[in-house]
Amino acid sequence: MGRPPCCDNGVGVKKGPWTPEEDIILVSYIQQHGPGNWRSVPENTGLMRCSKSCRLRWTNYLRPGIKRGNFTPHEEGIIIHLQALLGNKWAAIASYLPQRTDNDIKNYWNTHLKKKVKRLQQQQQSHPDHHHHHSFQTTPSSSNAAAVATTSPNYYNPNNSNSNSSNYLHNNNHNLESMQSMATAPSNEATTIPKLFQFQTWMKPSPATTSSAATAAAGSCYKQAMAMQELQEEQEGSAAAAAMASSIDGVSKDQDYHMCAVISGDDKSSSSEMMTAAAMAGHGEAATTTFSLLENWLLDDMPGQAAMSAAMDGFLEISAGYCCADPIMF
DNA sequence: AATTCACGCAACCGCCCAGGC
DNA sequence: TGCCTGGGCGGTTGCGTGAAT
Repeated sequence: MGRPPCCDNGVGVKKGPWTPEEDIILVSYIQQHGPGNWRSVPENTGLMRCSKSCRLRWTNYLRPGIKRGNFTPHEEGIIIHLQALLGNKWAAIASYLPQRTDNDIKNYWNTHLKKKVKRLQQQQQSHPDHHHHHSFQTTPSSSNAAAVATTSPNYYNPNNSNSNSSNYLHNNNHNLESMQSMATAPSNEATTIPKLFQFQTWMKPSPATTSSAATAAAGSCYKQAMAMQELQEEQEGSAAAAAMASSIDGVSKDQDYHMCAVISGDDKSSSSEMMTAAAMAGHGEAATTTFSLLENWLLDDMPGQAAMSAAMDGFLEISAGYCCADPIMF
């Protein structure tokens, strides 16, 4: 007989989708205390959630470094390779794709890739001569995996674990590639909480980055993001977008990327990303102001663009003043 | 326009493992 | 050494949404 679920004895434990208010509470708490000791989270926050639910909400949705939205063909290939190699070890597979959660990968496999692989296998059987023309193989050998490891060091480096997302966030070599994929992705991709944590990373003390410089960089980067988006809309060409991305000056490229990643979100993405910004801002009056903006955005159901714009205006003002905020270590 | 169906994703469940006592 | 507990993982479910009829 197994151990009862952790929430069995909980009276009035809430289930179902998380509300923005709950997200705010959870992120605020983790911002102060760090992840871990999940047992204490519901006790100390008053959340009517079981500890496991809090942990899952954090790891699958709220934690920094998560990329959401469509998977790139590159990511698909990696997942297919690794699934063939490792089986359904989603956590292990996720460790090679630090931006993706195991849950996301698992869902994507179950809903997309499994069918795709099956279809390709059927095609392979019916047209054995053509199988090697596919962009990825369905039964890779370890040497295939090694080949991917050689050609895609950013994703396929076994040392690149997602156990510490800040490691990933500080892996600046990855940024250009990420930016390129961002530029070529649909507009609803990659517009999530993680950006705001990237923003927080971007806000780390830098001798070259003053408050006004940060604001200026924000403006300039916003233009770049918009230009890139326009370019993409006009041409739908990854090469052009990649060229645009690579045209950004080298010295500030990484910082610009983080900034762009935050600013260029053009949809009403997850409410929790704004909430996370509030948690990140977490400094007295500024935090209160941010929370106020975010609460409006979260709760009043404003039109996405206008609300995002208003919230971002406030957030940028605040962040400019707190660009040397203490880094939060997760 | 209303209903049905299929799909995607967030969240839950149950089991396992590791560490502390 | 064995038990207890917290945390992690993989499988599964259920709801929301858009497409099809």
